[in-house]
Amino acid sequence: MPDVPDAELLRLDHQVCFSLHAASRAFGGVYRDALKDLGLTYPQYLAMLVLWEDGPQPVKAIGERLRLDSGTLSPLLKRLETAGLVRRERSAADERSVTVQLTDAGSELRERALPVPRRILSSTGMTVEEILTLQGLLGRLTGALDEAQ
Amino acid sequence: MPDVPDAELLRLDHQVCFSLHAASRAFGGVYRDALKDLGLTYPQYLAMLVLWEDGPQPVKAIGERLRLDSGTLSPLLKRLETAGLVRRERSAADERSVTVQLTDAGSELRERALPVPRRILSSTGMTVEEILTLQGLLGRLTGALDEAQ
DNA sequence: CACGATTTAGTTGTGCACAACTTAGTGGCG
DNA sequence: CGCCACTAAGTTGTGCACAACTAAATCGTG
Repeated sequence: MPDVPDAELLRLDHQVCFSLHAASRAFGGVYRDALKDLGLTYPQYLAMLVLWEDGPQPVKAIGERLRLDSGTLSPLLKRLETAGLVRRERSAADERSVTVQLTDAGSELRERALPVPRRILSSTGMTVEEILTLQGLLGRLTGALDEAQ
Repeated sequence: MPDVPDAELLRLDHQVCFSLHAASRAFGGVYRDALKDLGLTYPQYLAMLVLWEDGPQPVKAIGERLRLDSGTLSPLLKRLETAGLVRRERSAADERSVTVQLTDAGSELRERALPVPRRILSSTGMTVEEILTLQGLLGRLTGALDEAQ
């Protein structure tokens, strides 16, 4: 991008950063609908996915998986606890750490979540190849951006 | 995606929706840094891009460009007004409408924003082709998702 | 012309994201 | 042992996103 004038880049930037921003929010909207029955928000669903997949783990580990800090996770997990989906308890081994684990209701919710992804994927109108291409690009993008910080 | 079991899809879903969510937030982080000097947040920068490009326009038009509703834009634009970057005034022709226009300070800020996109693009570590591929995929994705609502 | 439907902004309430900070616990090192 | 750096989680404050609602102006149709 050597000899493109700044003003032109400003316009392109508009397109690119806006595309990502808009896509992320559009995705959020579709998930909002799909998850309404489950009583979960999109970020809460992400946290549940991690717990369904990897079982009980400290807040710290969930934060690393989801790239979220305690300022976001603490209240989110507290809401999941209030909803009866998870239990949070201080680790005996390390009292700084709080282990998050699913309740029975939380485990059972997975059954009802199983049809969600298929519904979302069909909403995207994309082929599997496109999804994988997109995912690859996004992964590299996130890596590079985190690196650049 | 016909004969893939639901449980597998749940895992893939984890990857895809998380990728987008994470990329969007990583992008936000890089912009946060780049825009700190300008005193703008990322969404405020998007609004300024629209105003720099298209000039004075009603809140409604900005919302359509950015896919944002008045609940988000009204306070955001009020903050830009407090910062002295825009003026908001009721349209004489249609009193329901509020026209947003740049102040001198708002127009002048564009000069300082010119180097931002180049900095961001270099942070992405992507080629122009990849950026355009990504943008194309994201555009189609957003269109399909909005359609599906 | 009148009145009901629609349109445009704005407000309120909930939840997420993140910076900056606090609190409590852990572990190393002199 | 005692002190200090570090770590995990939580708290506070600001701003964004969006649903649901309100207020006011406009438009269309009888």
